[in-house]
Amino acid sequence: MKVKPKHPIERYEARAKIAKALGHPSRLIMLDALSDGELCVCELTELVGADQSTVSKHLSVLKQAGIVSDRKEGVMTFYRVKVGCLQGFWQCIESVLKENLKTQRAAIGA
Amino acid sequence: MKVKPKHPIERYEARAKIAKALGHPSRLIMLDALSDGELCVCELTELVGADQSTVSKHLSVLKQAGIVSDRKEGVMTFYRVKVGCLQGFWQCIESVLKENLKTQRAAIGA
DNA sequence: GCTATCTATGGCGGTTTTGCCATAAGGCAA
DNA sequence: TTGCCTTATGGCAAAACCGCCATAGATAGC
Repeated sequence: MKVKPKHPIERYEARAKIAKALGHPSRLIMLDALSDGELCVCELTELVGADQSTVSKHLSVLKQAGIVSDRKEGVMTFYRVKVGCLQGFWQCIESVLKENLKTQRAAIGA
Repeated sequence: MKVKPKHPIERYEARAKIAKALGHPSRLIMLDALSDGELCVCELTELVGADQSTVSKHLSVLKQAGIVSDRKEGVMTFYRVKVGCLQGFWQCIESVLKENLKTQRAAIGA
């Protein structure tokens, strides 16, 4: 029997866009910090230790994916996490990492 | 107070590698199909409609991330999902997409 | 042996991402 | 106004990603 995609391709493209936005260490560091509450760009810049323009672009990626939202207050811009499911995301990722560790250990032992 | 990453950078890099592996439509299509059980490369190639070498490389990415494992049987190689948390991952992604739709609608309405 | 099938790998262009620099835009204070 | 601070954007080069072609390796069957 022929195997076919369960959903239209556009659905997978939309999903991939979200996952791709989560696929960079600096963006994950920022999201982790933002889980405790909103932070301004200056704080996030110091957090990841990259150029301010780089951080701003990373935030733009997260915003375009709908993962964070921003709020201007005077000169500063505060970003906050917009979705509540990231906890589940972390757990999923961590469970993969844990499984990988187990596999590596088994490979060494064998 | 200075904000600092909650975990060592390597941790975020490992996490990002997983997320990045999930950041391509073809790979998501394959993972979705593989949730029903293992499939050979030839079936997955037909599924995504790309070159066989392209599919093989996509599978290599998923395998290196520890998301799938493979099993050789004669000439064929069967891939299967290695982790059980992907369902939670889908739900997280879908909740982001749903939230984005809401935001877009609100933007149009306003 | 030879041939056909299935899969993995190398290579090559084209596209996308990434990070920094420079700079522009906007707000606050003196 | 001038100056300072914060953020966003454009540009550029380096790197990574992606897709196909060609091909090599391995196995099954003749």
